[in-house]
Amino acid sequence: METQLYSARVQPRLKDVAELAGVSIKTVSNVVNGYQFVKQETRTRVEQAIAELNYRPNLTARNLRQGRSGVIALAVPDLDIPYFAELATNVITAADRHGWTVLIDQTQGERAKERLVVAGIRAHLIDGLLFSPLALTAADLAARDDRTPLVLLGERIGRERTPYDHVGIDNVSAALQGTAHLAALGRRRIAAIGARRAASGATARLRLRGYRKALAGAGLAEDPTLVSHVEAFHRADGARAMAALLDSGASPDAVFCFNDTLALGALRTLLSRGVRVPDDIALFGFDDIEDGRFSTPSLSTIAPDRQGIAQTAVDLLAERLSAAVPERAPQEVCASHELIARESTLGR
Amino acid sequence: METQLYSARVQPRLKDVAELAGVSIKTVSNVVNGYQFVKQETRTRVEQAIAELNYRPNLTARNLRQGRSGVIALAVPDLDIPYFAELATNVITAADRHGWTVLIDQTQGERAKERLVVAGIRAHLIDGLLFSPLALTAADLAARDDRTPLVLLGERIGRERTPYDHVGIDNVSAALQGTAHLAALGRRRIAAIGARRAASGATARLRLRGYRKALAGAGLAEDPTLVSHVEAFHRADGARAMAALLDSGASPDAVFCFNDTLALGALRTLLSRGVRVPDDIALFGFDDIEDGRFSTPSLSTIAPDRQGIAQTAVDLLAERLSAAVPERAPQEVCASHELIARESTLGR
DNA sequence: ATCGATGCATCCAACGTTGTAAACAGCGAG
DNA sequence: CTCGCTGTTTACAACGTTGGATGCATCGAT
Repeated sequence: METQLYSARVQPRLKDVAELAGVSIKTVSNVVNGYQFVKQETRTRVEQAIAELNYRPNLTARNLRQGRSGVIALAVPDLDIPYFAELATNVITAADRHGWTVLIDQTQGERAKERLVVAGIRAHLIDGLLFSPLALTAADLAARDDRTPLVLLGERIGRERTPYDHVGIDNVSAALQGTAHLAALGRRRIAAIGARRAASGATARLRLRGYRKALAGAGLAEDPTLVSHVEAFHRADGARAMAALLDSGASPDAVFCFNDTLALGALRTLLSRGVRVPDDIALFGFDDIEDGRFSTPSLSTIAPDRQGIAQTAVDLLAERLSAAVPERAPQEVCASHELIARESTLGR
Repeated sequence: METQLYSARVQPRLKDVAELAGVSIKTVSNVVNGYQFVKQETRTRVEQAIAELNYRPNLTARNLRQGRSGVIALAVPDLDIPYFAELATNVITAADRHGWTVLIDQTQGERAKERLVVAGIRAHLIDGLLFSPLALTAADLAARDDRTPLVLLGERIGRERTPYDHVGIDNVSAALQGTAHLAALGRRRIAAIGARRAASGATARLRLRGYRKALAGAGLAEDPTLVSHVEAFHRADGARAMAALLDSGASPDAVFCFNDTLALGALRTLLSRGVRVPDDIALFGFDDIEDGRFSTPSLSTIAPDRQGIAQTAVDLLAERLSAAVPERAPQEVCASHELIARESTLGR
């Protein structure tokens, strides 16, 4: 219980600066905020006091006063899935342009955690939410009554429009293009890795649909033994699925994987068994993560415009927050994607 | 300027709940915070009111009142470097156990941004900071006068002890082990990829030192043409460096790369030129990122105990924050690491 | 009846900031 | 000398929350 004469306070406040500079607290606030009408001499004095005390505005207090925090949250399944890590990078960059800080929530793709996020665990702490759900249902979303602006990323949830902005890509047509690319190269037994049994997994469903459409379009019969189901979209799942495909005797001559990590896992299995890629089996991925550009063979894939997605999503949030048009109808934005053919389908 | 009779407010407050439940605002607060002495009947009434209004505590106000935010920041160079993405995941998990949310700052490894972070851009908004700097100098760190508890991750900065907790691994001995592993396999012309010319790059410096020690220990002469410099630690840098090494005629029979992405880039170059790995050239990485486990050949590497690092770092912050021992001496923690030999050195 | 515990609810102040409005100084015009 | 203007500074009240002190019942023991 010792009494300290000086610096009993841990952090200096406006009040301390004001006392030292011999002005009112509001004047200091004005200086800090660059208010125009402050006499040059006063300003200098205040600035000196600020420097001397090493004053920093308390952002929490400012946020409370202003009713916003300058923080937005990005909720993704898992940061060490390269696609999401790269997306997060893009979001952080885009948010920076609006002066926002990004707080990241990992949901592990678990419905329970996703419901928490959407219900607003961070209510009042964040100004807006970018959310890329995996397991969330339309009902969960409908039950939401948090008022924080929300922009959904990735697949659409449910059939009906949700009352939220949404940024995604056309999965069906992208998957169709990828599969068609394989068919155009003369492949006839095109397998798919990445179907999901769970009710969740809109992504898998849509890409499967695109795959089927492409088969139909190429006049190829669908062979259910060529469609491999997975638990998750990790490399290990891809490796397992590929092994199962090879062992099943389905003898594919090409594989369309629902994402790049699955494809890289599959590639591992193929190469370690001495299967030549693409000569014996051509391989196609989805996402265009950096690993795929440096694998051997490099991975043909669909490249979604990640930067565009991030920028659009953040801009949509910004619009909602500016509240110029408080009740604008929810937007449905379809970002572009591009087919990138590399060695895993074309050879060298 | 229309007047709304009901719900003119955007967000209900304690006050609104209190009015609806017919109690005082503090009672509602007590219910929300699980205060023991609230009559069951009152509690139920309040809970109903909360549900009816869909009340959520304003975390900003709570933070202001309590003087802490429940948020810690993790500052890393770049999330789409797999090592940092995986580290971030571990940190988020560890922070979760303390009830903290993690806010991520990307510095791009730029000194200017790193100085901002260390100077406390987020002062008052975060309770603590975990920082993995790349370019920061000892002087920058010494100039810091922000009071937010700081734990440094990665390499130590400068020769003298800083007044901050630090969690790292023993880079020199890890690099030594890796290089020694190559020497033990009979390799004689062991190259290194990842040296840095810039003053920054403590990591590179330490790993280079370990590499040299190992050469000396194995009775191998140091050949400067075998040491390749890079701009950054990305796959592309590794690929370029490997190409340069091959073209230079230095003819290595093994390469110790200062991290896994460099190694994967190098692997790409080797395989695309028909060099057999490990038969012609053995390859060794550092970090044990997931890609390396699924490349072909899979990558021998040093696996730092990332989970341990994250947990320790968060726990150190927690100690500082609990302030039981306000001025505990700065801790220097050396996390463990493990050599994992895979196909890129052992073959199949 | 009186008293002290005990359980429960309320009142007040404070956290550090900023928007609003008002006060004040200086100065040129009437 | 007063008025009004411009520029500069200030006082005050909020933002929504919680810790602490205080008040008010109720109840069992005297």
